[in-house]
Amino acid sequence: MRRKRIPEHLRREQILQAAFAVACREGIGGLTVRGVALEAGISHTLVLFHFGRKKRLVLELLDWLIAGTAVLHISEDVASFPHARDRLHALLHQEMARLARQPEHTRLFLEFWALGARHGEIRSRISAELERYRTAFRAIMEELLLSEPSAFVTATADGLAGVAVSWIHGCAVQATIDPVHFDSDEYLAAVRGMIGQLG
Amino acid sequence: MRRKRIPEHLRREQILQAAFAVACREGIGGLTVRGVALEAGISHTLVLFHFGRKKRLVLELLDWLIAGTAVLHISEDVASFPHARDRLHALLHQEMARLARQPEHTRLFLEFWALGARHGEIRSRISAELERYRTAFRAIMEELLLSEPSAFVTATADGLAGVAVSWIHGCAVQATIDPVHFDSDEYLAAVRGMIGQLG
DNA sequence: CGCGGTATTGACCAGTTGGTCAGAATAATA
DNA sequence: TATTATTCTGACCAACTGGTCAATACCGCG
Repeated sequence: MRRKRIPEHLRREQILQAAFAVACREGIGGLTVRGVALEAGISHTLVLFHFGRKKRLVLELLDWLIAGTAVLHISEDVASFPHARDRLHALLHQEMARLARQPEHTRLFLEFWALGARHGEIRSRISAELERYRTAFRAIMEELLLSEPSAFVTATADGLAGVAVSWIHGCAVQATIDPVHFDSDEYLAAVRGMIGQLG
Repeated sequence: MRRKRIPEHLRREQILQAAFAVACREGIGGLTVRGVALEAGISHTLVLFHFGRKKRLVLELLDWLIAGTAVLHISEDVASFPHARDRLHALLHQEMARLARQPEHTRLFLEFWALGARHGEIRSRISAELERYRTAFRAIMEELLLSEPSAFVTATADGLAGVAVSWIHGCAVQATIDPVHFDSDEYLAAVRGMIGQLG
Protein backbone atom coordinates (compact mmCIF):
# COMPACT_ATOMS: atom_id res chain seq x y z
CA MET A 1 0.00 0.00 0.00
CA ARG A 2 1.12 3.46 -0.87
CA ARG A 3 2.06 5.72 1.95
CA LYS A 4 2.18 9.45 2.12
CA ARG A 5 4.26 11.32 4.57
CA ILE A 6 2.77 14.57 5.66
CA PRO A 7 3.97 17.18 8.15
CA GLU A 8 2.36 16.76 11.52
CA HIS A 9 0.23 19.91 11.65
CA LEU A 10 -1.29 19.18 8.25
CA ARG A 11 -2.10 15.60 9.22
CA ARG A 12 -3.74 16.78 12.41
CA GLU A 13 -5.76 19.33 10.48
CA GLN A 14 -6.79 16.67 7.98
CA ILE A 15 -7.84 14.32 10.77
CA LEU A 16 -9.80 17.05 12.53
CA GLN A 17 -11.64 17.87 9.32
CA ALA A 18 -12.46 14.21 8.90
CA ALA A 19 -13.65 14.09 12.50
CA PHE A 20 -15.83 17.09 11.85
CA ALA A 21 -17.36 15.45 8.80
CA VAL A 22 -18.06 12.24 10.69
CA ALA A 23 -19.49 14.09 13.68
CA CYS A 24 -21.80 16.06 11.39
CA ARG A 25 -22.98 12.89 9.68
CA GLU A 26 -23.24 10.52 12.64
CA GLY A 27 -23.20 12.72 15.69
CA ILE A 28 -20.56 12.81 18.38
CA GLY A 29 -21.94 9.60 19.81
CA GLY A 30 -21.32 7.93 16.46
CA LEU A 31 -17.82 9.26 16.15
CA THR A 32 -15.31 6.42 16.24
CA VAL A 33 -11.57 6.37 15.76
CA ARG A 34 -11.98 3.94 12.89
CA GLY A 35 -14.72 6.03 11.29
CA VAL A 36 -12.55 9.12 11.32
CA ALA A 37 -9.63 7.17 9.88
CA LEU A 38 -11.82 5.83 7.08
CA GLU A 39 -13.07 9.33 6.29
CA ALA A 40 -9.49 10.59 6.16
CA GLY A 41 -8.31 7.61 4.11
CA ILE A 42 -5.72 6.50 6.65
CA SER A 43 -5.37 3.71 9.16
CA HIS A 44 -7.05 4.06 12.52
CA THR A 45 -3.70 3.56 14.19
CA LEU A 46 -2.47 6.79 12.68
CA VAL A 47 -5.33 8.71 14.25
CA LEU A 48 -4.34 7.32 17.62
CA PHE A 49 -0.71 8.03 16.86
CA HIS A 50 -1.45 11.72 16.43
CA PHE A 51 -4.08 12.16 19.14
CA GLY A 52 -3.22 9.50 21.68
CA ARG A 53 -6.74 8.77 22.80
CA LYS A 54 -10.20 9.20 21.47
CA LYS A 55 -11.06 11.52 24.32
CA ARG A 56 -8.36 13.92 23.26
CA LEU A 57 -9.53 13.78 19.66
CA VAL A 58 -13.01 14.81 20.76
CA LEU A 59 -11.68 17.63 22.91
CA GLU A 60 -9.48 18.89 20.11
CA LEU A 61 -12.42 18.71 17.74
CA LEU A 62 -14.31 20.98 20.12
CA ASP A 63 -11.38 23.40 20.28
CA TRP A 64 -11.12 23.30 16.50
CA LEU A 65 -14.82 24.02 16.21
CA ILE A 66 -14.68 26.93 18.65
CA ALA A 67 -11.60 28.41 16.99
CA GLY A 68 -13.17 28.18 13.55
CA THR A 69 -16.51 29.68 14.42
CA ALA A 70 -16.53 33.44 14.14
CA VAL A 71 -19.00 34.12 16.91
CA LEU A 72 -20.35 37.51 17.77
CA HIS A 73 -17.86 39.50 15.79
CA ILE A 74 -19.15 43.05 15.83
CA SER A 75 -18.95 44.06 12.21
CA GLU A 76 -18.66 47.60 10.92
CA ASP A 77 -22.25 47.46 9.79
CA VAL A 78 -23.35 46.75 13.32
CA ALA A 79 -21.00 49.25 14.92
CA SER A 80 -22.12 52.08 12.67
CA PHE A 81 -25.56 52.37 14.24
CA PRO A 82 -25.60 55.38 16.57
CA HIS A 83 -28.21 54.02 19.00
CA ALA A 84 -27.45 51.10 21.30
CA ARG A 85 -30.88 49.64 20.63
CA ASP A 86 -30.19 49.50 16.92
CA ARG A 87 -26.83 47.87 17.47
CA LEU A 88 -28.35 45.28 19.80
CA HIS A 89 -31.02 44.49 17.29
CA ALA A 90 -28.50 44.21 14.47
CA LEU A 91 -26.33 41.95 16.59
CA LEU A 92 -29.21 39.63 17.44
CA HIS A 93 -30.17 39.59 13.79
CA GLN A 94 -26.64 38.70 12.79
CA GLU A 95 -26.39 35.85 15.29
CA MET A 96 -29.72 34.40 14.23
CA ALA A 97 -28.57 34.50 10.63
CA ARG A 98 -25.38 32.70 11.56
CA LEU A 99 -27.29 29.95 13.36
CA ALA A 100 -29.43 29.45 10.28
CA ARG A 101 -26.45 29.60 7.92
CA GLN A 102 -24.39 26.99 9.76
CA PRO A 103 -26.90 24.41 10.91
CA GLU A 104 -24.26 21.67 11.23
CA HIS A 105 -22.15 23.84 13.51
CA THR A 106 -25.22 24.62 15.57
CA ARG A 107 -26.21 20.98 15.85
CA LEU A 108 -22.70 19.97 16.83
CA PHE A 109 -22.50 22.65 19.49
CA LEU A 110 -25.84 21.51 20.84
CA GLU A 111 -24.40 18.02 21.22
CA PHE A 112 -21.33 19.36 22.96
CA TRP A 113 -23.53 21.36 25.36
CA ALA A 114 -25.31 18.16 26.28
CA LEU A 115 -22.04 16.31 26.71
CA GLY A 116 -20.73 19.18 28.79
CA ALA A 117 -23.36 18.51 31.42
CA ARG A 118 -21.47 15.35 32.32
CA HIS A 119 -17.86 15.82 31.20
CA GLY A 120 -15.91 18.47 33.05
CA GLU A 121 -13.29 19.04 30.36
CA ILE A 122 -15.97 19.74 27.78
CA ARG A 123 -18.00 21.79 30.22
CA SER A 124 -15.13 24.12 31.01
CA ARG A 125 -14.64 24.88 27.34
CA ILE A 126 -18.34 25.48 26.74
CA SER A 127 -18.50 27.55 29.87
CA ALA A 128 -15.65 29.77 28.69
CA GLU A 129 -17.39 30.15 25.35
CA LEU A 130 -20.61 31.19 27.08
CA GLU A 131 -18.66 33.75 29.05
CA ARG A 132 -17.13 35.17 25.86
CA TYR A 133 -20.60 35.39 24.45
CA ARG A 134 -22.01 37.07 27.54
CA THR A 135 -19.18 39.56 27.62
CA ALA A 136 -19.84 40.67 24.09
CA PHE A 137 -23.46 41.34 24.93
CA ARG A 138 -22.67 42.93 28.27
CA ALA A 139 -20.86 45.83 26.62
CA ILE A 140 -23.79 46.73 24.43
CA MET A 141 -26.22 46.29 27.31
CA GLU A 142 -24.27 48.72 29.46
CA GLU A 143 -24.57 51.31 26.76
CA LEU A 144 -28.24 50.58 26.49
CA LEU A 145 -28.75 51.10 30.21
CA LEU A 146 -26.77 54.33 30.09
CA SER A 147 -28.63 55.73 27.15
CA GLU A 148 -32.08 54.87 28.47
CA PRO A 149 -31.88 54.59 32.23
CA SER A 150 -35.62 54.75 32.69
CA ALA A 151 -36.48 51.92 30.30
CA PHE A 152 -35.09 48.98 32.26
CA VAL A 153 -35.42 49.98 35.86
CA THR A 154 -34.83 46.66 37.54
CA ALA A 155 -32.33 45.27 35.08
CA THR A 156 -28.54 45.02 35.20
CA ALA A 157 -26.20 44.74 32.25
CA ASP A 158 -25.22 41.26 33.40
CA GLY A 159 -28.81 40.15 33.58
CA LEU A 160 -29.66 41.58 30.18
CA ALA A 161 -26.59 39.96 28.64
CA GLY A 162 -27.57 36.62 30.13
CA VAL A 163 -31.06 36.99 28.75
CA ALA A 164 -29.71 37.71 25.29
CA VAL A 165 -27.47 34.65 25.43
CA SER A 166 -30.34 32.52 26.69
CA TRP A 167 -32.49 33.72 23.89
CA ILE A 168 -29.97 32.98 21.16
CA HIS A 169 -29.30 29.48 22.45
CA GLY A 170 -32.95 28.75 22.99
CA CYS A 171 -33.48 29.74 19.38
CA ALA A 172 -30.71 27.36 18.40
CA VAL A 173 -32.55 24.52 20.11
CA GLN A 174 -35.84 25.35 18.48
CA ALA A 175 -34.29 25.90 15.07
CA THR A 176 -32.57 22.51 15.02
CA ILE A 177 -35.48 20.57 16.49
CA ASP A 178 -38.36 22.32 14.89
CA PRO A 179 -37.22 24.32 11.86
CA VAL A 180 -40.74 24.40 10.43
CA HIS A 181 -42.26 26.33 13.30
CA PHE A 182 -39.19 28.47 13.74
CA ASP A 183 -39.60 31.84 12.08
CA SER A 184 -36.61 33.99 12.91
CA ASP A 185 -38.19 37.15 11.51
CA GLU A 186 -41.22 36.75 13.69
CA TYR A 187 -39.07 36.04 16.73
CA LEU A 188 -36.93 39.07 16.01
CA ALA A 189 -40.00 41.24 15.62
CA ALA A 190 -41.23 40.03 18.99
CA VAL A 191 -37.94 40.89 20.63
CA ARG A 192 -38.00 44.27 18.96
CA GLY A 193 -41.41 44.77 20.50
CA MET A 194 -40.11 43.77 23.91
CA ILE A 195 -37.15 46.12 23.99
CA GLY A 196 -39.18 48.93 22.51
CA GLN A 197 -39.71 49.97 18.94
CA LEU A 198 -36.68 50.89 16.92
CA GLY A 199 -36.53 54.17 15.08
CA MET B 1 -31.13 -18.34 41.22
CA ARG B 2 -34.33 -17.01 42.66
CA ARG B 3 -36.87 -15.65 40.29
CA LYS B 4 -39.63 -13.22 40.96
CA ARG B 5 -42.68 -13.01 38.83
CA ILE B 6 -44.11 -9.53 38.53
CA PRO B 7 -47.07 -8.24 36.50
CA GLU B 8 -45.96 -6.74 33.22
CA HIS B 9 -46.76 -3.09 33.82
CA LEU B 10 -44.88 -3.09 37.12
CA ARG B 11 -41.84 -4.68 35.53
CA ARG B 12 -41.88 -2.14 32.74
CA GLU B 13 -42.15 0.67 35.25
CA GLN B 14 -39.30 -0.80 37.27
CA ILE B 15 -37.13 -1.10 34.18
CA LEU B 16 -37.92 2.46 33.10
CA GLN B 17 -36.98 3.76 36.52
CA ALA B 18 -33.72 1.85 36.31
CA ALA B 19 -33.14 3.28 32.82
CA PHE B 20 -33.78 6.75 34.19
CA ALA B 21 -31.27 6.20 36.99
CA VAL B 22 -28.63 4.92 34.58
CA ALA B 23 -29.27 7.73 32.10
CA CYS B 24 -28.91 10.31 34.88
CA ARG B 25 -25.68 8.74 36.05
CA GLU B 26 -24.02 7.88 32.73
CA GLY B 27 -25.91 9.88 30.15
CA ILE B 28 -28.00 8.50 27.34
CA GLY B 29 -24.88 7.62 25.43
CA GLY B 30 -23.79 5.47 28.35
CA LEU B 31 -27.13 3.75 28.66
CA THR B 32 -26.79 0.05 27.86
CA VAL B 33 -29.27 -2.78 28.06
CA ARG B 34 -26.99 -4.61 30.45
CA GLY B 35 -26.47 -1.53 32.59
CA VAL B 36 -30.21 -1.02 32.97
CA ALA B 37 -30.65 -4.70 33.83
CA LEU B 38 -27.95 -4.52 36.48
CA GLU B 39 -29.54 -1.41 37.99
CA ALA B 40 -32.90 -3.19 38.10
CA GLY B 41 -31.38 -6.39 39.46
CA ILE B 42 -32.56 -8.55 36.59
CA SER B 43 -30.99 -10.21 33.58
CA HIS B 44 -30.39 -8.16 30.47
CA THR B 45 -32.48 -10.62 28.49
CA LEU B 46 -35.52 -9.66 30.49
CA VAL B 47 -35.11 -6.03 29.52
CA LEU B 48 -35.07 -7.04 25.88
CA PHE B 49 -38.01 -9.35 26.48
CA HIS B 50 -40.14 -6.44 27.68
CA PHE B 51 -38.90 -3.74 25.30
CA GLY B 52 -37.84 -5.69 22.24
CA ARG B 53 -34.97 -3.43 21.27
CA LYS B 54 -32.78 -0.88 22.91
CA LYS B 55 -34.11 1.82 20.61
CA ARG B 56 -37.61 1.28 21.91
CA LEU B 57 -36.39 1.38 25.49
CA VAL B 58 -34.84 4.77 24.84
CA LEU B 59 -37.98 6.07 23.18
CA GLU B 60 -40.16 4.82 25.99
CA LEU B 61 -37.80 6.41 28.48
CA LEU B 62 -38.35 9.71 26.71
CA ASP B 63 -42.14 9.21 26.79
CA TRP B 64 -41.90 8.29 30.45
CA LEU B 65 -39.86 11.40 31.13
CA ILE B 66 -42.28 13.65 29.27
CA ALA B 67 -45.32 12.12 30.95
CA GLY B 68 -43.78 12.46 34.40
CA THR B 69 -42.69 16.06 34.08
CA ALA B 70 -45.41 18.49 35.03
CA VAL B 71 -44.46 21.21 32.61
CA LEU B 72 -46.10 24.60 32.45
CA HIS B 73 -49.09 23.77 34.54
CA ILE B 74 -50.82 27.06 35.24
CA SER B 75 -51.39 26.92 38.95
CA GLU B 76 -54.09 28.84 40.82
CA ASP B 77 -51.44 31.16 42.18
CA VAL B 78 -50.47 32.13 38.66
CA ALA B 79 -54.02 32.32 37.36
CA SER B 80 -55.13 34.61 40.17
CA PHE B 81 -53.13 37.61 38.93
CA PRO B 82 -55.49 40.02 37.18
CA HIS B 83 -52.92 41.48 34.77
CA ALA B 84 -51.48 39.41 31.92
CA ARG B 85 -48.02 40.81 32.59
CA ASP B 86 -48.09 39.55 36.13
CA ARG B 87 -49.23 36.14 35.03
CA LEU B 88 -46.49 35.95 32.42
CA HIS B 89 -43.90 36.92 34.93
CA ALA B 90 -45.20 34.39 37.46
CA LEU B 91 -45.18 31.70 34.80
CA LEU B 92 -41.61 32.43 33.79
CA HIS B 93 -40.62 32.44 37.44
CA GLN B 94 -42.31 29.10 37.99
CA GLU B 95 -40.59 27.48 35.01
CA MET B 96 -37.19 28.76 36.04
CA ALA B 97 -37.76 27.34 39.51
CA ARG B 98 -38.67 23.99 38.03
CA LEU B 99 -35.51 23.88 35.92
CA ALA B 100 -33.45 24.55 39.02
CA ARG B 101 -35.39 22.06 41.12
CA GLN B 102 -35.03 19.15 38.69
CA PRO B 103 -31.53 19.48 37.30
CA GLU B 104 -31.36 15.79 36.30
CA HIS B 105 -34.54 16.09 34.29
CA THR B 106 -33.21 19.22 32.64
CA ARG B 107 -29.90 17.59 31.79
CA LEU B 108 -31.62 14.53 30.37
CA PHE B 109 -33.93 16.65 28.25
CA LEU B 110 -30.94 18.57 26.96
CA GLU B 111 -29.43 15.28 25.83
CA PHE B 112 -32.65 14.26 24.14
CA TRP B 113 -32.80 17.59 22.32
CA ALA B 114 -29.34 16.95 20.96
CA LEU B 115 -30.26 13.41 19.96
CA GLY B 116 -33.41 14.74 18.34
CA ALA B 117 -31.35 16.68 15.84
CA ARG B 118 -30.42 13.37 14.24
CA HIS B 119 -33.15 10.85 15.16
CA GLY B 120 -36.55 11.51 13.70
CA GLU B 121 -38.52 9.53 16.24
CA ILE B 122 -36.97 11.47 19.09
CA ARG B 123 -37.28 14.72 17.22
CA SER B 124 -41.00 14.33 16.66
CA ARG B 125 -41.58 13.83 20.36
CA ILE B 126 -39.44 16.80 21.33
CA SER B 127 -41.10 18.85 18.64
CA ALA B 128 -44.56 18.03 20.00
CA GLU B 129 -43.37 18.96 23.46
CA LEU B 130 -42.06 22.28 22.17
CA GLU B 131 -45.41 22.92 20.55
CA ARG B 132 -47.23 22.19 23.83
CA TYR B 133 -44.91 24.60 25.51
CA ARG B 134 -45.42 27.28 22.88
CA THR B 135 -49.18 26.89 23.04
CA ALA B 136 -49.26 27.47 26.77
CA PHE B 137 -47.35 30.70 26.32
CA ARG B 138 -49.32 31.77 23.27
CA ALA B 139 -52.54 32.07 25.27
CA ILE B 140 -51.04 34.42 27.79
CA MET B 141 -49.29 36.40 25.07
CA GLU B 142 -52.55 36.96 23.24
CA GLU B 143 -54.03 38.44 26.37
CA LEU B 144 -50.96 40.58 26.79
CA LEU B 145 -51.29 41.95 23.26
CA LEU B 146 -55.00 42.63 23.81
CA SER B 147 -54.51 44.39 27.11
CA GLU B 148 -51.65 46.57 25.90
CA PRO B 149 -51.90 46.92 22.13
CA SER B 150 -49.48 49.83 22.01
CA ALA B 151 -46.66 48.16 23.91
CA PHE B 152 -45.61 45.56 21.36
CA VAL B 153 -46.41 47.07 18.03
CA THR B 154 -44.52 44.75 15.74
CA ALA B 155 -45.00 41.56 17.73
CA THR B 156 -47.40 38.67 17.28
CA ALA B 157 -48.55 36.23 19.95
CA ASP B 158 -46.76 33.43 18.11
CA GLY B 159 -43.55 35.35 18.02
CA LEU B 160 -43.74 36.31 21.68
CA ALA B 161 -44.51 32.73 22.66
CA GLY B 162 -41.54 31.49 20.69
CA VAL B 163 -39.32 34.03 22.36
CA ALA B 164 -40.50 32.91 25.78
CA VAL B 165 -39.80 29.29 24.93
CA SER B 166 -36.39 30.20 23.55
CA TRP B 167 -35.58 32.05 26.67
CA ILE B 168 -36.56 29.24 29.03
CA HIS B 169 -34.56 26.67 27.09
CA GLY B 170 -31.59 28.95 26.71
CA CYS B 171 -31.67 29.35 30.46
CA ALA B 172 -31.73 25.58 30.80
CA VAL B 173 -28.55 25.35 28.77
CA GLN B 174 -26.76 28.02 30.76
CA ALA B 175 -27.97 26.63 34.07
CA THR B 176 -26.67 23.14 33.39
CA ILE B 177 -23.39 24.22 31.84
CA ASP B 178 -22.57 27.20 33.95
CA PRO B 179 -24.57 27.15 37.19
CA VAL B 180 -22.13 29.51 38.89
CA HIS B 181 -22.73 32.41 36.54
CA PHE B 182 -26.41 31.67 36.23
CA ASP B 183 -28.46 33.91 38.49
CA SER B 184 -32.12 33.31 37.81
CA ASP B 185 -33.25 36.29 39.88
CA GLU B 186 -31.07 38.63 37.90
CA TYR B 187 -32.25 37.13 34.62
CA LEU B 188 -35.85 37.45 35.70
CA ALA B 189 -35.32 41.05 36.69
CA ALA B 190 -33.86 41.73 33.27
CA VAL B 191 -36.86 40.20 31.56
CA ARG B 192 -39.14 42.17 33.79
CA GLY B 193 -37.32 45.27 32.65
CA MET B 194 -37.73 44.26 29.03
CA ILE B 195 -41.44 43.70 29.14
CA GLY B 196 -42.03 46.76 31.24
CA GLN B 197 -42.20 47.25 34.97
CA LEU B 198 -44.81 45.32 36.85
CA GLY B 199 -47.26 47.09 39.10
C1' DC C 1 -52.09 -32.70 42.00
C1' DG C 2 -50.54 -32.16 37.03
C1' DC C 3 -50.33 -29.25 33.01
C1' DG C 4 -49.71 -25.45 29.87
C1' DG C 5 -48.38 -20.83 29.05
C1' DT C 6 -45.16 -17.29 29.98
C1' DA C 7 -41.80 -14.61 32.49
C1' DT C 8 -37.08 -15.28 33.28
C1' DT C 9 -32.53 -16.99 32.85
C1' DG C 10 -27.60 -18.27 31.32
C1' DA C 11 -25.01 -19.51 27.54
C1' DC C 12 -23.81 -18.06 23.35
C1' DC C 13 -22.80 -15.22 19.02
C1' DA C 14 -21.16 -11.91 15.74
C1' DG C 15 -19.83 -7.30 15.35
C1' DT C 16 -17.63 -3.17 16.98
C1' DT C 17 -14.96 -0.65 19.96
C1' DG C 18 -10.52 1.63 21.85
C1' DG C 19 -5.99 0.54 22.30
C1' DT C 20 -1.15 -1.90 21.89
C1' DC C 21 2.83 -3.53 19.38
C1' DA C 22 6.29 -5.05 16.32
C1' DG C 23 7.82 -3.86 12.27
C1' DA C 24 7.81 -1.68 7.49
C1' DA C 25 8.03 2.47 4.60
C1' DT C 26 9.69 7.05 4.33
C1' DA C 27 12.58 11.09 4.77
C1' DA C 28 16.55 13.54 6.53
C1' DT C 29 21.31 13.29 7.47
C1' DA C 30 25.95 11.91 7.26
C1' DT D 1 25.19 4.69 0.22
C1' DA D 2 24.43 3.59 5.21
C1' DT D 3 22.29 5.31 9.48
C1' DT D 4 18.87 7.06 12.07
C1' DA D 5 14.57 9.21 13.45
C1' DT D 6 9.86 9.48 12.49
C1' DT D 7 5.58 8.43 10.34
C1' DC D 8 2.62 4.87 9.19
C1' DT D 9 0.54 0.18 8.85
C1' DG D 10 -1.54 -4.56 9.65
C1' DA D 11 -2.29 -7.91 12.92
C1' DC D 12 -3.84 -8.61 17.18
C1' DC D 13 -6.38 -8.27 21.79
C1' DA D 14 -9.64 -7.82 25.50
C1' DA D 15 -13.81 -5.68 26.60
C1' DC D 16 -18.22 -4.60 25.57
C1' DT D 17 -22.17 -4.20 22.67
C1' DG D 18 -27.14 -5.61 21.10
C1' DG D 19 -29.46 -9.54 20.13
C1' DT D 20 -30.94 -14.78 19.73
C1' DC D 21 -32.25 -19.13 21.69
C1' DA D 22 -33.11 -23.21 24.17
C1' DA D 23 -33.98 -24.42 28.68
C1' DT D 24 -36.15 -23.56 33.06
C1' DA D 25 -38.69 -21.83 37.07
C1' DC D 26 -42.96 -19.95 38.18
C1' DC D 27 -47.95 -19.25 38.06
C1' DG D 28 -52.93 -19.90 37.40
C1' DC D 29 -56.16 -23.23 36.06
C1' DG D 30 -58.18 -27.82 35.43
